[in-house]
Amino acid sequence: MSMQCQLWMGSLEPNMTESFIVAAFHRMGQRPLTVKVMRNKFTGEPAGYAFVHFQTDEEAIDAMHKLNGKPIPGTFPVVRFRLNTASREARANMQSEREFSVWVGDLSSDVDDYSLYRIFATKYNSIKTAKVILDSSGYTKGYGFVRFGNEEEQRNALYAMNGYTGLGTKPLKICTAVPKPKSAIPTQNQSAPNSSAAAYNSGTEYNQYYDPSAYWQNYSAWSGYYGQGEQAAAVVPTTPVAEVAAQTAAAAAAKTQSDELALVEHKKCIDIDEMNQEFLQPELSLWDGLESSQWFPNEIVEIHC
DNA sequence: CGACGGGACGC
DNA sequence: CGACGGGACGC
Repeated sequence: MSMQCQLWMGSLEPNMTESFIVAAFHRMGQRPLTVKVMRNKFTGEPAGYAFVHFQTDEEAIDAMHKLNGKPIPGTFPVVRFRLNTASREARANMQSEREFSVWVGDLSSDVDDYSLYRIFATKYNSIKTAKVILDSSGYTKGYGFVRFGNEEEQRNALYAMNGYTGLGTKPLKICTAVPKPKSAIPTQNQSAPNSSAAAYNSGTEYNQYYDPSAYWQNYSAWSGYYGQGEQAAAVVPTTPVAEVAAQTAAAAAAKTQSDELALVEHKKCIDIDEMNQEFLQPELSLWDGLESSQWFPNEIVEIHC
């Protein structure tokens, strides 16, 4: 994923200057090179987002996973880092680059983007990003998405990481994920940006804060991640998976039909236990079996156009 | 005709 | 259980 060493940063308030944002990253232990706050082309008003440049893609990705969802230092009421990969090229290539992602459920409240990322990164080197979905108050919704660079790792993670223990307090639940459409339907209830922006003009400038602290250095202390996560990652539960040997040509036909109908059903997970009761056979890879038999359960067939 | 792949500044 | 707030490229 080439992303030109930069992140997109949203949820900016009009009084957040470039120097304030740089300082906020510094206080969180990150070293962005530059920040460019984008402005409305015509009015010159801050557009509410910025591009944050780093020396390398790795630094940018690292900062994204470590800071996304965390409070921005110096904001009150709290505003949280809202970070994403960004680049002209990435946007241009979005359509051509297929994305292979899994939905991860049963995340306990202590799981953040970074710990989720690290757990998967120990096993899957094509991993691109990991994201825990938070509500408006910054609390986890208990699920997230992990994106891979190739289908093999995505499929492998579907069963290898299902039921995984060692991240948070609950066994992970893994399902196929349908990538969110890049350009969603434009919201029709777009309120006038000026009115909301004016409400923030309270005279408070977020620009005088610069207090490099050991925030990130303490991450391991408060996250309880280091050590425990790495150790657990090495112990991959050998969940028995179903052998799928006796599938029919009719099922393969059903897959093709589903493709053509472009049905998308992303709310169902593979139920390994149920499958195991049907096909009792440990040791064999579910997906290898599925692939060789050309059979796919309808629930997990999805289409990428 | 027919939908790829080239191209990439530096603040 | 659950499916990514929305906002995305200036000069």
